[in-house]
Amino acid sequence: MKTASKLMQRLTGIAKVNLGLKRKQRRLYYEGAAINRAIPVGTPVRLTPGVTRTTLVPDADGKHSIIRRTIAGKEHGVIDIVNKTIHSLYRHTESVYFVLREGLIEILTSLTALQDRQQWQALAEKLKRGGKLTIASICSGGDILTRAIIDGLSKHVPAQLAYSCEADPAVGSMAVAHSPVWQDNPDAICYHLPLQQMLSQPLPRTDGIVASLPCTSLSSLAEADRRRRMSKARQDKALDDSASQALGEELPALKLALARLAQRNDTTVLAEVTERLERLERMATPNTATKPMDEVEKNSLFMGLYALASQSRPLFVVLENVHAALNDLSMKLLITWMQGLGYQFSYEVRCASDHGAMEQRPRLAALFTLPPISVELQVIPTRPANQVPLNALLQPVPDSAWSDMSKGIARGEAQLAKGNGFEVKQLTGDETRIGCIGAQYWRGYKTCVIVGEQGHRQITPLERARAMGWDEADQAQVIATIEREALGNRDSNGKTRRPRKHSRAGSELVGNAISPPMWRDIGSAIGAAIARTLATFNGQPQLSLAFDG
DNA sequence: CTGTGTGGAAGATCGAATAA
DNA sequence: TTATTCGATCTTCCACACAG
Repeated sequence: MKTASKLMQRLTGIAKVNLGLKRKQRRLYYEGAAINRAIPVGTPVRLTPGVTRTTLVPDADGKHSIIRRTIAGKEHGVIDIVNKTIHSLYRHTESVYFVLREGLIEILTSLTALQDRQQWQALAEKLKRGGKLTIASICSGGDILTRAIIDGLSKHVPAQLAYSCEADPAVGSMAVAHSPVWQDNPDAICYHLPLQQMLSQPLPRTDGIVASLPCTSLSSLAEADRRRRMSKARQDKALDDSASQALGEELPALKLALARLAQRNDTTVLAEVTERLERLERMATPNTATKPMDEVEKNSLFMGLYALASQSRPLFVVLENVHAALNDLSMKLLITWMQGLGYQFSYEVRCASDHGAMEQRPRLAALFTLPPISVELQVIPTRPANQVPLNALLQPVPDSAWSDMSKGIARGEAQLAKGNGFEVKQLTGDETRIGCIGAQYWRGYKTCVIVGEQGHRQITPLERARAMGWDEADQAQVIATIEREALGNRDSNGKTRRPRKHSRAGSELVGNAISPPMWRDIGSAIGAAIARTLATFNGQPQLSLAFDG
């Protein structure tokens, strides 16, 4: 009967209202003439609170009333409620809907907000039962990054790896064999599949995603940009602009397609949208022929990550990349779409040397978090500069490792003078900061070498790893790689690769990897933010709240 | 047991900023 | 110009302690 009478109450208005703070508590505030049409000004009302539905109905004994307010001779109603009950119900809710009916005002929470709240409660209960925060690792290669993040998180909230997606079986199985994140958690799954294919599988929901999308294409984008600037090729820029404009016009359509994708989990839509995006990207980047990585593949990864995030709705997504990624169209779109899902975006470009390591190559840390977690990467404190010189990290090498590289160095310097190359870093061993550039960049014009009495030699993979701040367990992966490479192996197509010089193989692994100290600090900041929010839920788990310094 | 003072919580009010 | 939102302050209510 009650339902029937409620249906009879004519709808007079709906308003989405953001919930602010007052006296450090959630404020349920709404004001306007629309209230008069539902319940007349001055009427005493009864408040019935509820997570999903709070109601206000006229009641002579009600504790509240529709507050009278007159502005410019016009009178309208005000609802302003701030108390403990409202705070505990809505502390994690960003906004509510005021549904105004004749004789009844309903305050409803959005479905997404309810789902988020449910997710937090489930997490709080899981941790209370001894469970851990689950993390998915996407394209993280040797899982050095994942391990660093999980270690950082674990300072505040216990965390573990749930699954990893690494398309290259050789890299993936090496991580499984040697990375402690796998030893700590033997139940984790390693998918040797491209991200797009993996999405068609039933995937476990995770609380966080750590992704290190391949940066080769983005690096070359930055390099191409630099060359264009130097050669003053204005045509390219004009093309860029027209493509950006075209992209802007297509954006709504692409968004719609993605919304459909999220609803139906439809892989054909993904393909369709990806194809479209890829075409636009081609227009924006005139010299695609020089790019080592297929644009379709790269875009699919960004789209795939978005699709994964919209399905799984993790509390956070951490992205590691080169700083040029911020200028990449796929990245810009990803940021827009993630914000559309309700994520907050924060980024910071830092060197590991800001966190006590020797490595000083700048890296981009991009972070998406779901409110109420908020992490500003900029405010993560730095650590004192590294004082240990390179000499202290060097390992004994056979005499054969030394050679005369002066020719290559001269060629490099000539290239640099022309504005084409990179600086050849000649190290003495006294340096406390170096940039560990990967060996594959060695084309006679960019790398770093040690200059000694016996001539020159490249930094060994193990030395690079130490300079990066890898610990013993991480270093074991380098050794394993060297052994694997020295024996020869099969690539992802099953073709046998020729054994490579061991310095090359390991240097590739380390030079392109990350420096753990910086990412541990980032993980720790995220963990602290999660712990703070968890502590506000019922059952108050015993978690550390202090920021790790 | 009752009256009274008191501090904190929370409701009511209002000016001003902001967005449309 | 007008409606809406935000921040601050004023006012009221209530639980509690304590004296008579």
